[in-house]
Amino acid sequence: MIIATYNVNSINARIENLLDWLQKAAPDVVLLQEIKSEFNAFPFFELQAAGYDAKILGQKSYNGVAILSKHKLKVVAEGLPGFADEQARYLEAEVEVKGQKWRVASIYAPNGNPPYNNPDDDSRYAYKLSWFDALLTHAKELLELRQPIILGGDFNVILRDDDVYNPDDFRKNALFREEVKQKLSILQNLGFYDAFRTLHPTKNGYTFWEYAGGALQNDMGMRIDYIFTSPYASDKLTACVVDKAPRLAPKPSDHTALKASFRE
DNA sequence: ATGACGGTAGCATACCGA
Repeated sequence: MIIATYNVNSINARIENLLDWLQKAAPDVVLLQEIKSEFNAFPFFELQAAGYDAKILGQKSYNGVAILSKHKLKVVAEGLPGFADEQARYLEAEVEVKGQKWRVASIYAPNGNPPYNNPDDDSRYAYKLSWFDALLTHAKELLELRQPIILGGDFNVILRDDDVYNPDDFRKNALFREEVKQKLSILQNLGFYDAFRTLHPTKNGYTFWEYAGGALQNDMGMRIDYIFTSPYASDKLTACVVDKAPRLAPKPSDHTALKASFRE
């Protein structure tokens, strides 16, 4: 079974790119971020025709997360439990595959950098930290389910120096500050594996390249999309790879897809 | 320090992104 995560940067702008990739990669479950769509504008019909049921937590213009599945899918949480959030950043569902129930969450963590026109405004950074605190609280509760759990998505965190092309330029960036890296360290200390890094201790795993400045051609990217696996899921993990195909295809998102394979 | 580029809202330009 393949579970993938992909920040599509607008599902309606990306629908052809997405459908092409779904056909080639044939993932069983896809966690989508930045769909930038409300329910009424979401392309349910096209995805259904491609074999995927879709559940979404939509929002106009910004954010928005979705889960696609070839298997039976049931939403269990819209938004992080216990955290009042106006922004659509968390959707959790239960997927049943060959009698095994999996918990999967599509996660779009806040960016946290200040707006360009107000560089001293730290409110977005504070929001990011509190958002992660709520995620950690919930992750701890999820472990009590003793089920395979997948927390996947765009975490907007660069974990290590070799996860970005020019680490020294990012020391003060909200994606790379020690406090946010620590949030993901805590998640890992709870027992969630960074699937890609666990299987590839030193490999380049960039998942994002800016549109501008030839970033993709020069491989000036960063690893900010992750699949975290709970112990019961880690036991079944067999592979985790960055799939660059959708980033290389026409009209790409600035992110690419990350795929993990599991024994069923 | 800024903008490179791209998406959305909505119709000119502002905001967001990482």
